[in-house]
Amino acid sequence: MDQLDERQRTVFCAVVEEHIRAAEPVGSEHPAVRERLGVSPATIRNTMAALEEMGLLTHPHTSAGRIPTDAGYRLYVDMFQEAEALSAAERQAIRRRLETSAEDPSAAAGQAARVLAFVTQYLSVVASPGLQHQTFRSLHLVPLGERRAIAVIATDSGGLQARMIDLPEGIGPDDLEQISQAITHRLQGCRLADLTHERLEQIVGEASWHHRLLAEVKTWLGRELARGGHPRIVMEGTRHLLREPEFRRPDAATQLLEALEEESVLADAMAAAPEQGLWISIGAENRREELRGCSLVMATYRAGPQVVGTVGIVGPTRMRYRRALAAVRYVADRLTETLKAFE
Amino acid sequence: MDQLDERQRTVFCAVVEEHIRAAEPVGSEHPAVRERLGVSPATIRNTMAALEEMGLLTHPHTSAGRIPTDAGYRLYVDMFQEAEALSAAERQAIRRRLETSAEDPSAAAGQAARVLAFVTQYLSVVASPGLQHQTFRSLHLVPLGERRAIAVIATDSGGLQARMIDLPEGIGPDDLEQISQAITHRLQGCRLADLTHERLEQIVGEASWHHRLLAEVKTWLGRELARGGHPRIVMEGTRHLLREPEFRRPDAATQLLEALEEESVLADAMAAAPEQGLWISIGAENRREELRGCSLVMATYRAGPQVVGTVGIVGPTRMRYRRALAAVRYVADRLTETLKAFE
DNA sequence: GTTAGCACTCTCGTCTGATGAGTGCTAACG
DNA sequence: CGTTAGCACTCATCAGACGAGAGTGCTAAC
Repeated sequence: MDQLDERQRTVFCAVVEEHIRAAEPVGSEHPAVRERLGVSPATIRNTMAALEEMGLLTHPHTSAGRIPTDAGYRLYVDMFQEAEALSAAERQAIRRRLETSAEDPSAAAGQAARVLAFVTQYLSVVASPGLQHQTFRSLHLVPLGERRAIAVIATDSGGLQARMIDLPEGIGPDDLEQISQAITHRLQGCRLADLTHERLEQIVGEASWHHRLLAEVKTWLGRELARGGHPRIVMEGTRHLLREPEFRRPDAATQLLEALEEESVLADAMAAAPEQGLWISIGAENRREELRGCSLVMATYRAGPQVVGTVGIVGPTRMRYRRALAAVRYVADRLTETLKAFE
Repeated sequence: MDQLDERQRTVFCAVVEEHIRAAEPVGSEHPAVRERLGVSPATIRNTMAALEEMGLLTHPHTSAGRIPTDAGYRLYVDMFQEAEALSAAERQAIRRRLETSAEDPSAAAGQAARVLAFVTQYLSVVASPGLQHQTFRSLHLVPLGERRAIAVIATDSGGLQARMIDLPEGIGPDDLEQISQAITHRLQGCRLADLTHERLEQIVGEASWHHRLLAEVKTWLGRELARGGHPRIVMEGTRHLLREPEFRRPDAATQLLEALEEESVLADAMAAAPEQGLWISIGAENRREELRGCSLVMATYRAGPQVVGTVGIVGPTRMRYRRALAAVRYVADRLTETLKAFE
């Protein structure tokens, strides 16, 4: 869209930014637009008409100002990939909030969602694909009383999954130790996604240990993986959505919330994200119809080389994209940094 | 409030139930009211006026029907402690959803919230007080590579908390084993709430093991406890709130959501609950002003003899109390049953 | 190419009156 | 004396009218 001349660009940006700021159609007489150029409203009107012709702006009705179309926003974000800078205080708030994640990666998603909602004032979403995308590191069976044990799976990205299991009769601590080591040995380095039930059967089953116990561990692993299949999604900051003028109409809000609370919608939408870098989906660009009224800004985060999750925000198409970009990128980067410890 | 005579009772109940059903003021000519008595609207009007006198009903405006006051709802729920029965299908859905919790108590809260929101069609809340209210059972340090270990705390109610810790140089598996046993031995049976930082210092500190490691374990325990202090709250089903007519006014919804997303509000409100049994808080009865427009129905659940959490729902004061009671009680009971395994 | 002028369009807030639901009061009734 | 019919009254709600204001597009002059 470089076919915009100098003036068109200026007018276009002024309209987008003013509309993002004020949430209202921007007229040709609007100071924000006029200030940037030395020309009269009439001239601006001509330019606006041209921009509308190109499909970048539109009219809610005859006598209203212009608002950007989805295509307009798209052009805008493509023009301004360089994001707005976060203030030092904001950066610090984010870092502080995520520090604790280093100690407890399982809480990282929640923390990230919280701080992102706070900084952006939009609804934030963090999807952590659970075990699915992680690499098996070790299994430990720790005896706990006579007939019970704690089983812990550790993954390379610092993930831990603990649960209790019942023991068949006649299994001693030594047996547990032996089984732990054997399973650890056989599964180490295995991507958990590759551990189908059959595979598990094959790898583990060929040994002839105490069968009942093995069966129990096996079903657990299987179930844990099944659950890891659809990522756990944490949402935070629903309240911010309701404050946006575009969602003040009660059923607009209801519809959106219903969509968001159904996990598959967000999961779908986020599945379209590339593995690397920032990713923006504006209005009609969204796969799921329910999200056509909003925009998503997303980024993946990694533990070492492995992508382990997605952070992002959901807001109206009239979103403060530059700020959102900055915040999402910063949070994703810090998360990645934090999880480096477990590389 | 037994000073209600037969007719007053009938009219009162009819008004409450009809209003709960239809969400609109109930007039004296309303079939639902008239059907229950053989009398004319004029007579009902007199009765209604009397009930209004007593503070049980009120008028939105002169020419509107009657709606119950908070006091009216209170009387109503007190009269009908016997809850509506859940359908077999509903009971089964709840049981099924909670079965998996037996294997993974940490996911129990989430599951319970989900199923409760689904069954009641209100917003549901589950607060699991975390470690705070549980009893220490054992600590295990499992070596993981050279300089790292997994630390797992187990509690009597089946709770597990796992995290990774860095090891100081020169600590072998035997040391870890020894330290685990020593700490387990000293803290066993201790209510975690009683483990203040000083106490921890005192109990653990008197021994002369490897200091750096101990320090690490200690700060972890301390931090974990501090976090356990304010319970983790899971909310599910925000969408249901927006569907209620009383929250269709955009800022009513916004205000309520803002309150609910601030954890302290719910935590406060729930702190007023008794340890045992069902508990209902209607409108103005709520401690926190932000919740004056809604009602809560709550119940605690236990792991063995120990109360470990609260489940409940939030809805308009015009709530289907009898149904809500049944659902909340059933979920709490099933949760308690499920967690019995860890007694 | 730019701008002033102007007629035109359309939304929005306010006002109006009509409608209708539901009341409280009074007087008659069994 | 409790119950009921009748009736005047109140008040929210809704549709339609109206004016104000915002912003447009067009035209003609600069």
